Amino acid sequence: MEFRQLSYFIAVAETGSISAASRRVHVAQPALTRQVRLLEEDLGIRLLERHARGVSLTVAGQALFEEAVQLLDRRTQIRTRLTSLGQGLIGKVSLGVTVTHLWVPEVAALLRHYRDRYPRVAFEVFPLLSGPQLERLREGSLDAGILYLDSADQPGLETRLLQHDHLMLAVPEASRWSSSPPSRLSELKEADFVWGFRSVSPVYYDRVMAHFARLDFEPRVVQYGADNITILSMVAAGLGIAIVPSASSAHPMPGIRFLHLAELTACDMPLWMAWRSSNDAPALHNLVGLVEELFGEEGVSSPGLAG
Amino acid sequence: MEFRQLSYFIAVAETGSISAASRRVHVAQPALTRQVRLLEEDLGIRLLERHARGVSLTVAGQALFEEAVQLLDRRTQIRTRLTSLGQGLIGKVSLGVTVTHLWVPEVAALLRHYRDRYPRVAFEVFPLLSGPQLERLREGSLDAGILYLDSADQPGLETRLLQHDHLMLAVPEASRWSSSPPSRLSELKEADFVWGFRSVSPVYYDRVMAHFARLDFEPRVVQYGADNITILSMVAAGLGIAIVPSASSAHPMPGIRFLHLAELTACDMPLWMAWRSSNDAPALHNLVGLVEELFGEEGVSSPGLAG
DNA sequence: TCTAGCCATATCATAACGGCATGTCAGCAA
DNA sequence: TTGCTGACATGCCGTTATGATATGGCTAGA
Repeated sequence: MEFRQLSYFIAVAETGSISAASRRVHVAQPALTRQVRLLEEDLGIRLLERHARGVSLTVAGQALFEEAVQLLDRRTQIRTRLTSLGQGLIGKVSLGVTVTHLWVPEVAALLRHYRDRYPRVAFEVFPLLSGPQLERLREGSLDAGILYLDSADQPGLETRLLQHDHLMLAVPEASRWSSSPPSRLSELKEADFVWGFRSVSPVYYDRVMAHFARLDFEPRVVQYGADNITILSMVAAGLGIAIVPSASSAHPMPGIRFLHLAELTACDMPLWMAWRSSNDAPALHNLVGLVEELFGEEGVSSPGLAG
Repeated sequence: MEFRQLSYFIAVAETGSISAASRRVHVAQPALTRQVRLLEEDLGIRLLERHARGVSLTVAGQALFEEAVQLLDRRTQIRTRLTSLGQGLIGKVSLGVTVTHLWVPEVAALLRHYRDRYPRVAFEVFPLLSGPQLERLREGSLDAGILYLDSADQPGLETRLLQHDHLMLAVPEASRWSSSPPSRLSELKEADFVWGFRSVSPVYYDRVMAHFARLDFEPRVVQYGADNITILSMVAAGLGIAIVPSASSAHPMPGIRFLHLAELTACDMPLWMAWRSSNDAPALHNLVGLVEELFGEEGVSSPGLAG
């Protein structure tokens, strides 16, 4: 009992004639005669009553006909489903994104476009800092992540550069820093800084600290905050000024002014997309493809950029 | 997507190794490698993740695995069902039997044995006279019949002789015919006969009348009855005597005595089983086989016996 | 009676499939 | 590091399965 035999048999059953069926399935009549015969021998029961003019179904033939239709339908359903899976039209993708970058227009556009183009994919976005994203990527509980990395060369992971962030200064709108913006870091020696915990986002923290070490500048920290949102809220409340990734300025926040400083702009903060090398899920592949489409080809992994 | 590929794939999925699966399905490893690969190409999606030590399923592979198991199960179910149909172990057989012969031990044994041997066949027995049986056999609404025929040569039907009935005299136990049984028909010239309608069973009626015409005997009919049971009831009630098929005497009836007369015994009433020639349903075939087993091979269709 | 249509059979070419030998790679032990 | 082992991949060849063509037999309808 093979799929081919069943589909031939269905054609014969529906046309009531082997010859007519042979024209329908584009196979010569003797081939159908033989395949039906083989099917009968295989099942050990006569399926057709042969007449001078066409054939008719025996009771067994009728029984098989109904079953065969269902079986073939099921096969095409499975094929359709798996083909869709293969094209990434259905399935599931989980993506980690730092909260900060959810506000960045390019990233938001990526999420929106992916949802529009692949509406049947279960697309789950998790707001996660870079560290947890890395962990969950390696675990396999996350398909892809948009995050900071200390190096583009991550064992077991593929990476692609999205864009270059840098650092900015966030100051309270009602502060003197806002009315007379500093032009150099050295002017901020006496300033009160709101700072983050290293443990919360070591990748980001280490990168910033390395940059400041090169500049030989040490901020006077008066307050720590758990995450970027908290830190910015504190700045808005006038508790101090903060060094934040440029992505934070994507959407204006009331009470905060973002300032450029050459020394901060010089701090390259490459933003990456990363995913497991062994993960060849088509839905993920499509997400990567969309990234290339929206962010251009600049993102080819290049260790030089990540230093 | 072929059944073979699916079963290979299932073996691979369950063993987590192509090599192990190849031992399980008794096929060389390269064959499995290729068939899985063909399956992947056919569906357009990777099903396995190949590792140094065995393989594991991708998401698509897991999806296909569940579907494939169901699909193959369904196939074996269908095969089992149709094979059983082919062996006549399941299905449906309808058999017509004259009411009179339901009482005959040999016929009752046939029904009982068939039910015992093929308990899963829907075996329907219809009490029908010979004429209606013939009609319904030709219509196709009856698979087989146990009946009287005017000839063994029935176009479109197969026939097999079951046994030779003859005629007997049924008399009320309380009548003078019972106390002093006649030895010749001529003694019954003055007797009151209960008789049947020709229209109810022409085959039987014509046969009896032809015999009586040869004997040059014409019964004095005082009462007509619709069927054999009615006629015998009337005899039991003392309304008259009747000519009945010998089968009627199979089980004694209160108030009736069955008498042999040489002239009646000489009337050969062959009892046949008949079925449509084109009907090759295995369940019917088994019924015929059981008939041959229980009634012997004497029943080979022989026109000479039916004259 | 003859013809057209349909199913069955025989024969041959081709494609599918499996087996064997071999290649490649990763993990493990000395 | 080196060699070994186990597992998947690839190339080649013989066997089997499948389809096409030609042909025969049978039946219904003209």
